[in-house]
Amino acid sequence: MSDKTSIERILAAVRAIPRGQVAGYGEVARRAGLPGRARLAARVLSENADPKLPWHRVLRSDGRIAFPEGSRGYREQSQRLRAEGVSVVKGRVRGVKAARSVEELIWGPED
DNA sequence: GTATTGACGGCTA
DNA sequence: CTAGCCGCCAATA
Repeated sequence: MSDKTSIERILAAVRAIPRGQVAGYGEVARRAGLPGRARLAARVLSENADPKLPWHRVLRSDGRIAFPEGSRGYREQSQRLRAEGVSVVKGRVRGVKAARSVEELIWGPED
């Protein structure tokens, strides 16, 4: 079993995502100090039961919803995102694509 | 012990 | 734009 600290870090990284903002699984894992653990982040979210956790702000690096179109989670996530002012079309987020790196999230896609 | 799977990611064609 | 391929880690069969 993975150390709970890793789980905690991932959850913390997810909670750190500002409202109306999104991030990729790999990005979350990276911020949690666990580079390359994108799948772990996904697993954590799949197992999480915290209603206070903004899991809906986590998508794929492509800015796409991780669930298949038409799925329960798919609708749930897209709806929640829209509720935050995020434009979601065909399971894809428009405008607020997931930042590839923390620098890009802070400084923006400049340079 | 190996094989398979998954809320992944990046590169190449 | 999509499709294919490979690398990645952890859980499960």
